[in-house]
Order: sequence, then C-alpha cells, then structure tokens
Amino acid sequence: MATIKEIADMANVSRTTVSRVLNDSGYVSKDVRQRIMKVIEETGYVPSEHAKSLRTKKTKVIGVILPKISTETSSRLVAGIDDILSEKGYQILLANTNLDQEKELEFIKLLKVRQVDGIILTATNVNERLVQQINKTDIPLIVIGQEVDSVSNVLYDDYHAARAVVSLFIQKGHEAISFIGVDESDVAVGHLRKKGYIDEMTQHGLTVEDTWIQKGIFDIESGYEAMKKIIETSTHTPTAIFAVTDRLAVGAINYLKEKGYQIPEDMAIAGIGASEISQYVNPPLTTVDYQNEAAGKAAAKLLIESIETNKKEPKKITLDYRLLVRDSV
Amino acid sequence: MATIKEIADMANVSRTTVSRVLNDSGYVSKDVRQRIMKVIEETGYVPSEHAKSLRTKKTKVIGVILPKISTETSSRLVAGIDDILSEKGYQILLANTNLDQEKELEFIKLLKVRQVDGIILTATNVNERLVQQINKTDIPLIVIGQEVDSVSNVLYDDYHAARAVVSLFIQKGHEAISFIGVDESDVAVGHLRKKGYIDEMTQHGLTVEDTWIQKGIFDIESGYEAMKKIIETSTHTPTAIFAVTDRLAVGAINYLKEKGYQIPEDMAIAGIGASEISQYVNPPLTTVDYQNEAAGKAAAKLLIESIETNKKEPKKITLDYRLLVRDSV
DNA sequence: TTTTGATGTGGAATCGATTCCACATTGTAC
DNA sequence: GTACAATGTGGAATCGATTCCACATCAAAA
Repeated sequence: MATIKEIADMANVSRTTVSRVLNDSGYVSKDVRQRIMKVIEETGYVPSEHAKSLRTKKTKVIGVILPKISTETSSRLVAGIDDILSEKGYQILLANTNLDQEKELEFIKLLKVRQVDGIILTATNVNERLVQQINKTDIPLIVIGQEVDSVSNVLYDDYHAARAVVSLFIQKGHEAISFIGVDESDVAVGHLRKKGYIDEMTQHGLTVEDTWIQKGIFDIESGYEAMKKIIETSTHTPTAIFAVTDRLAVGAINYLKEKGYQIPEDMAIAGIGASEISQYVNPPLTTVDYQNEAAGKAAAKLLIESIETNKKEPKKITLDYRLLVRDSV
Repeated sequence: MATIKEIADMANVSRTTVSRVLNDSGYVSKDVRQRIMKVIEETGYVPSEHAKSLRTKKTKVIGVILPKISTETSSRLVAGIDDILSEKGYQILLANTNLDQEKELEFIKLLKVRQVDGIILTATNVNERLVQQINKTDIPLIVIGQEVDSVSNVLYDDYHAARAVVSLFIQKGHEAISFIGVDESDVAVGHLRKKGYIDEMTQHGLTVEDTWIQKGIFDIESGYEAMKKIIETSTHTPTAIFAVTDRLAVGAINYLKEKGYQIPEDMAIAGIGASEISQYVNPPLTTVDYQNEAAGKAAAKLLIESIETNKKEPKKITLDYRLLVRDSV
C-alpha cells in the first residue's frame, strides 16, 4: 500500500501539496493538481485512515452498543442507523453486550479508546454507574429507549402505548385485564409499560388482582409460564391479557391454545413490538408498532447533528407509536 | 486524554519503559513497573488505538460485509461471528450493501483503508470483478455462503439440502412437485437449490412441467405471486411446493389459504431457512435449518486462524443442515 | 581481574497523514 | 516603480504510540 510520500515523489511535489489535493484545501495550480490526480489514479492510492485519525482526531466511525444482536428490534434499529450514517460516510462499529450490564461500561471505554466520533447506546436498564460513565464521556452519545438526563435520547412512548392497549381492551368491553411484564429495573419496558397499564385501569375504576400481574424474561418460554401462573392461580380468570412484548404474548398464546382457549373469544391478547411473528401467529396478534427503524434514523440524525455542530444541550425525541389492531382482540 | 509521554513524565521514566509495561515486553524492574502501573491506574490512561495501529498495522477490528442488515439470517450470522470474535478481543465494523453489488467492491476497498485485520463477506452473487477485487486483497478474507476458489469459504450444503426436501416429498408419495426459486445469478440459493430439486426429481424418474418452476425475489409478496402463477398457469396442478426460502413459502401459503387450499392435505409445502415465522405460520412450515450462528462462528474461527498463523491456503467448510419436518407436509 | 551474559533503561527513528509557517511568484492598484 | 494582496509550493513539526539500538549495571564464570 502506497503512502503519501511515494505519491509526492512520483508527482515531483511535496507531501503537503498532495495532501492539499486530497482534501482540496489551500491553493494548488491546475497543472500540479492534475499531475497528482493522475498518479493517484494510476497507483490506486488511498490515504491511511489511521494516520489521518491520529492527526485529525476524526474517525468517521460510530460505535453502536446493543443489548443483543440477533433480535428484530436490534436489527431494525441498526438498519435505520446505518441508513443515515452510511449516507454521511460513517461506519458502524458494533458492540454487543449480550445483556451483560458490565459490558455496557466496558464498551463505552473501549469505544473511547478507538476514538469513535460518536456512540449510540441502546440501554436496557440504567444504573448509577452507567450514568456516571456516560457523563464523563466527552464523545457525543445518544441513548435509545431509556431516559438519561444529561444526554440526548430517542424514546419510545412506552407509557402511552401501554395505556392505548389497555384502553382498547376496555373499549371492547373487557374489565378483567391481566398483565405480563418484565423486571422493573428495565425502566422503559418493565416500569413504564406497567405504569401505563395500572393507570389506565385505575382511571376506569377497574381493579387488578395480584395474580393477574406476572413477570417473564423476554422470551417465548417465559410468556408461556407467566400465562400458566395467571390461569392457575387466579380466582377470577381474566378475559384479556396484555403482554409487554410480542414474544411474551406468543408464549401466552401457546399456553392458552394448549388448554383449549379460543382467542379472542375466551381470551383477548395483545403485545408490543410489531415483530414479524405477530403477523403469523394464529390469530394475528394485536400489537404496537414502535417503528424501530425510524428510531434508529432519528438517533443517527441527532448524533450527526451533535458531532457536526459540536453542540451540547441534550435533545429528547419521543417517537410515535401505532396501534395495530388485529384478530387477537 | 493522557498520552504515553505524560505517563512517562509522571513516573519519571521514558516512554519506552511505559510501553514495555503496557505490552509486557522486554525487561522492567519490579519497582519501576509498579510505579508506572500506579500512575496508569490513577490517571485512567489508555493508549490510543490509532497511534498503535499506525505503528503495528494491527487494528483488532474485523469488517463484516452483509447483503442486508435486518434479516434473521444476517443477525444470526453476526451473532455467531461476534461470539467468537469478542472472545478474542476483536470488534466488528459493519458494512451493509443493501443488496447493491457495487457496494461490495466499495466496502472491500474501504475496509482496506481502515486496515481491518480481516474481512468476512456474505456474498449473494459472485461476479468476475468481485473475485478480482478479492484476489488483489491481501487482508485475510472469508466468504460465507458462496464458493470463491481463491479464499476460504464457509458454505451451506444448498444442493443436498434441496435434494433432502424433495426427497421428503417423494417419500410422502408426491410426484407433482413444483418449485419457487430465485434468480440463478445467486449461485447458492438460486442455482444450487434448483439443481438439487431437478436432480432429485430426475433420479426418481419424475417429470417437471415448465410452469411448475417460478421465480421470486426473496420476499413474501413475490412468493405469493409465484404461487399464483403456478396455480393459474399449470395444466397439472402440483401437489407439493418447494420454496427456496421460508419467506417465499409463507407467501405461497398466503395465496393457497386465500384460495381455500388445505395444507398439507391439498398441497404440501416446505421452505429453507428455519426462520422464526416458519414455526408460527399455520400449519408450521417444514424447513431446513442452516444454523447460521454456527456458520458465523465457523467463519470467525477460520478468520482468526488465518490472521494469527498468517497462512494462505484457503479452507473450505461445508456445514451440516437439519431438515425440520413439521405439519406443512 | 577480566569476560560475558542477563537485566534494565533511554534516545531516536518510525508509522502516514495534516497543518502552520515561511518563502516565492504573479498580478493589480496607486 | 513600488506596495500589497492573492496565489502556489515546500519544510518541518506534530499526532501517540512501538521498537531498534546503544548504553549502563551487576553478578557469575573464566
């Protein structure tokens, strides 16, 4: 791989001049410029990014920290991010925490060392140490999906989405509505969606039995188990189930079908996420579309803005959701 | 961000010595080592990757070129790759071609410039220019899913998988088996799977009518259209459908259901890919599991081996497949 | 006592770019 | 004809590490 010096020698000019052509800065005469261009063409020379980064402190790389790579949410998000970023000549450096909280911290450090121009963090739960680490990071950083005061966020409207789902059930005449959630340390999915559920119920004067609220851990299996618990332990069997993710809902459906329940006649059910399977379960699942790709795009745009203008004040964007009403209610 | 010089000054030693501690190479006395360590601790110093890369020509970054980010295949693949890579301290730099052939070439160049330590390329179709570009790349490179002579490959056994599916149909008594494929410029998915289909049919002395073979373009919609064509144009309506991807199969199912066909009674159907929806369509789809995650892992291992041993001879790995027989046949 | 080899440390070149400054040439206005 | 700005080019420092080589100690071997 050739270097700028070699190009300079071949074109009989100094490195400075080659550099000028490369970045078209400063004055270079037509003649010289063409001579240099020609040499560059012929040799297929491309400047080393590392040398450039070392000097300029810019890398054109954005670090993206994900809780898990192989989920629809993540891959849609990344698709959205990449869509905007690639347009602006940035590339994505992937960091997969595999739901390990420690790794979030580690990766932020690692990405700093690599001098990425910016970081997009999809956080699951936000603890004190993470916030500290975020605050002492001078690299532009966007957090998706969870609120962190000091930086820009792209947020889903978990609270209102949850209320909308419950509201739909109530409209359809349901009163005994049960809930499958996740741990509340996940503020967005665990806490806010639950709060939406509780508030909507309360506002309509509906009571919630303790056994109607169960927890899972994001996978289909635990949705099945949660549903089982609800059915087996409730004195009043509910007539509707609100699961905070589609996968949990699918698990619940599996259990209900196994026990001979008709959906939606015997039990209505809805999830959140608009995952692909939600269309193909039987009956098609009512869900909320969070438009992750749009979220990714929004985050990328925020980040680029922040990088290019070097502005500090954090912006908060709350995205729209769409309730997809299908046959499961 | 501190530099090695500052650390050296604070510890009253030379940069050389600090570097020695950092990489534990050469001789450093206990005293000095501890003194330096202490300063490093206190300042939270971490060496700049760029300066390091500039000097050592190593980046601990692997470029991964994907045809499309947000597909199950890709995300599983990446998950597998990351699994192995992160263990060895490598990170992934993502490059998404969005099915644009030109971009494959571009990205290979770009990744070179960024001096990645290796490249994993998931190619869709392999043309002359791509092979040329690959050959003149001195960076270790693995191609997944398509055969390229000069480099290491991780391959799916498309041909035999296709035969296995067709064989299953035949076993179940089907003779009129039709085929929904994709363009044959995609050697693996388009050509090999078709060849497997044809060969298996021929070997059993079964004839294939022209109209039984239709093409789609990887999405559900085109599966629907292909199925429609088969039904509408065939003089002999087939009794089984082999679609080369699950999505195509799902599209076909949608059409068949719409027209009142019972699956598998009136029409048996199978796909390839073991995508998540394949479990949740009704009836569950018979398909082939290619274990993409395993493929990703295999590719990553090959790549690391190639990087660390600096060996050249290309290796070919053909992965196992599993036929998942479900209610659709 | 001298040699030798292991141990310990620093100086300075190097990687491949960018960029500040100095200097040279040309054109234009007074 | 002089002054001054605009234009064009190169020298050399710089970014932050690694690494070759030289040099200094010191203990054990000859």
